[in-house]
Amino acid sequence: MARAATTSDTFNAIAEPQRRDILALLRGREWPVTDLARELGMSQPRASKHLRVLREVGLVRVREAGKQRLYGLDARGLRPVHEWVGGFERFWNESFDRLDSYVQDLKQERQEQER
Amino acid sequence: MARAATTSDTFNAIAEPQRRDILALLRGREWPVTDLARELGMSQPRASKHLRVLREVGLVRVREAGKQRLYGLDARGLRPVHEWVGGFERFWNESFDRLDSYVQDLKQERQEQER
DNA sequence: TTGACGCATTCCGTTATGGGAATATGATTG
DNA sequence: CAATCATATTCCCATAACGGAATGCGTCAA
Repeated sequence: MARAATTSDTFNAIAEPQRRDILALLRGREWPVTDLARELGMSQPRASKHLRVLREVGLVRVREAGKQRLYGLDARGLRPVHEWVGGFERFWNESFDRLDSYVQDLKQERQEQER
Repeated sequence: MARAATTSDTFNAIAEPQRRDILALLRGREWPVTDLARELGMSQPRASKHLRVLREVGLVRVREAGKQRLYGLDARGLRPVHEWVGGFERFWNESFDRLDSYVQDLKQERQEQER
């Protein structure tokens, strides 16, 4: 056995910065591949490949329009992600007592080292 | 040039299912590595490696406790993720007129093929 | 000091992934 | 039909990433 099956899921799809850029762009309207690639400064094959990943996890949809293919956003797959991350909301809002004291300890150590 | 520098960021850190499991576990309390590994059914080196990634992006913190190292959650780094994904909220709540009709088209095509 | 324990790291093998260049494919136009 | 445009795919390379096994290292107890 070797690597875990990254089974390209939604989390994986949005882990790549350029794919996040694509999704953000598609919030505005549908885009044909070439235009999208130019707008984001990437080659056409590159755009197509990223779009494929996004399509496979269902975050974008395609619509044929003559010889163009218009890509549009389908954000529904992001909802579970939002919910999963949201499950930590009360933790980043917490006072983090132990964390605060931990950070204080670090600072103090550093100061002592600097002496 | 080859692969883009996945510069292990938070998105990447949570793209790995086992790391998400770890984070979820740490919501409860701090855990020493061995216990955490056993609880999640992974080997100790594996747990250590995942914990390292999480540590490097700042999602967990460590505290020395005798010969143990207690890992705890620091969820603050998840906030930007939550916000980024949240930027799509109105889209997954949308009626998706065009999307709906698109899905209808697909269904119809399929039915026609089945005939 | 010697073991034993807890954890991190290293080494190695395998697979996934992103990128480029070239090419295939499908549709439109002349 | 030929040429062209828009897009997808393939081939190949380099590297990142995960896993296992073995090992290093610090701490504590006897």
